Amino acid sequence: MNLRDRLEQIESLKKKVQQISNNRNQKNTFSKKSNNKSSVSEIVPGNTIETPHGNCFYAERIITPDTSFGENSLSDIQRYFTPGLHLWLPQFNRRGEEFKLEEMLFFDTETTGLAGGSGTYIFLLGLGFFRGEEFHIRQYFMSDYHEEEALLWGVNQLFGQGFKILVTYNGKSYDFPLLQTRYIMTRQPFHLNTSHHLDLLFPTRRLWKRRLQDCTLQNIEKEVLKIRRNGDIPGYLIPQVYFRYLLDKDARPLKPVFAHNQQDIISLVLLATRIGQVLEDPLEMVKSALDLCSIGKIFEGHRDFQYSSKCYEEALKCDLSDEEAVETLRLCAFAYKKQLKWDKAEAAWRDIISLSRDFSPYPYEELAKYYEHQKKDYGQAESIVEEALHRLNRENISGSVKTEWRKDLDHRLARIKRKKQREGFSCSEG
DNA sequence: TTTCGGCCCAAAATGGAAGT
DNA sequence: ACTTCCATTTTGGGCCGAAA
Repeated sequence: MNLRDRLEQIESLKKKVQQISNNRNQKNTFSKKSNNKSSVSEIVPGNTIETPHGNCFYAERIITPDTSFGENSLSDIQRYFTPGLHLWLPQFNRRGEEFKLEEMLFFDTETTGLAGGSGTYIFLLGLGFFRGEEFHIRQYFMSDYHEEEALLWGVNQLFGQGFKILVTYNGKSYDFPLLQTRYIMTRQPFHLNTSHHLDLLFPTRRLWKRRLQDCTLQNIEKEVLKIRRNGDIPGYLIPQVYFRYLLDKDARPLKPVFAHNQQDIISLVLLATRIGQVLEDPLEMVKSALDLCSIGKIFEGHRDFQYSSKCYEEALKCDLSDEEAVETLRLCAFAYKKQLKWDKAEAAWRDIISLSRDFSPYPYEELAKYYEHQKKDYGQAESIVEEALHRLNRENISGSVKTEWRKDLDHRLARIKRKKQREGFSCSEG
């Protein structure tokens, strides 16, 4: 989109907002409550602090950590966060670092758009942190563009308090770079000095993407954390609500925006807890076969093939469709092969052959490699490749793939036959 | 001893998805 | 729309055993 298009878009947005505002005013002339406008401090409890750049308002909510949300309470994080954390932050264990709960900072913003770059402002900056027996949610709010410097100055006071881990959802790509940009644009120092940034989006994807089609925080809340939002405002409406506030200064429609941001922060805590829980004891905690496969893959990435094969075995105990079972067996066989557990791998490959609806050369090739290179049983290698070729010829497979597969299998068969023949010679000679 | 083919792992390219 | 990061796929190099 070029600059002209963009300016036109902004112009038309302005008109729309003006229209909405006019409609409201018209309606309000018929209503007695008409001119009741609320300021932000009236709709959410909080404080105003003085800064060198003017006043800065923040809302504050304090929750006792044993308040429960869905299946967990905030204090559960103490027990579950640390184990399994090294899987995402490898430095954690290597350095032997231990983190205190109070050194974690949960962070989420509401902004004037998704575009990023220097034109997007953070108008609501929510932070969650533990202090003694309390969990604080503090939301810094900017009620007009000129208050940005004050907001950033105020937030810096909190940032300077020695937090070590920043916890976000997609914050690595969105919130954090945006925040940095705002400090640059206002020429202020940036006092947040967390040595680690844990972006929960990525562990979340790896753990649940197989089972859930999308990993938006909302969907994860619903499907994993089992929490329901009441009267939540969808994210895409948030900038519009703020733009209207800038014009009419009625803070009441912002109330759900503050609530949305609070809930996001609470969800960060709960999600970090849940991630810790499922990684600590997947075999007990996790009942879904797809999720167990996901966890197996995570341990595979850390070269723990013994544990990953345990996850896959557990998954195979679940009620699976043939296709799902084949996929799981495939993963499982790979883990066995890595452990040199050839007997188990062989059994898994054979199970794949008997369960598969459609032909795939994969299990045959694996078996052939095993017979040729491990067992040195060329006769068995030969017959498995011949079986594959036989099935390939019978089944209905599109041309280009079929010829590709046949080429590979023929090549393999020819080599095995050569080896077998030579072996025969040396036997008869010896 | 050298060369070649097969296998596996690591680095590099590609694609997709999340935030308001 | 925009950016960034990670996962997946593809490509290339090294290692090993077999053959000359």
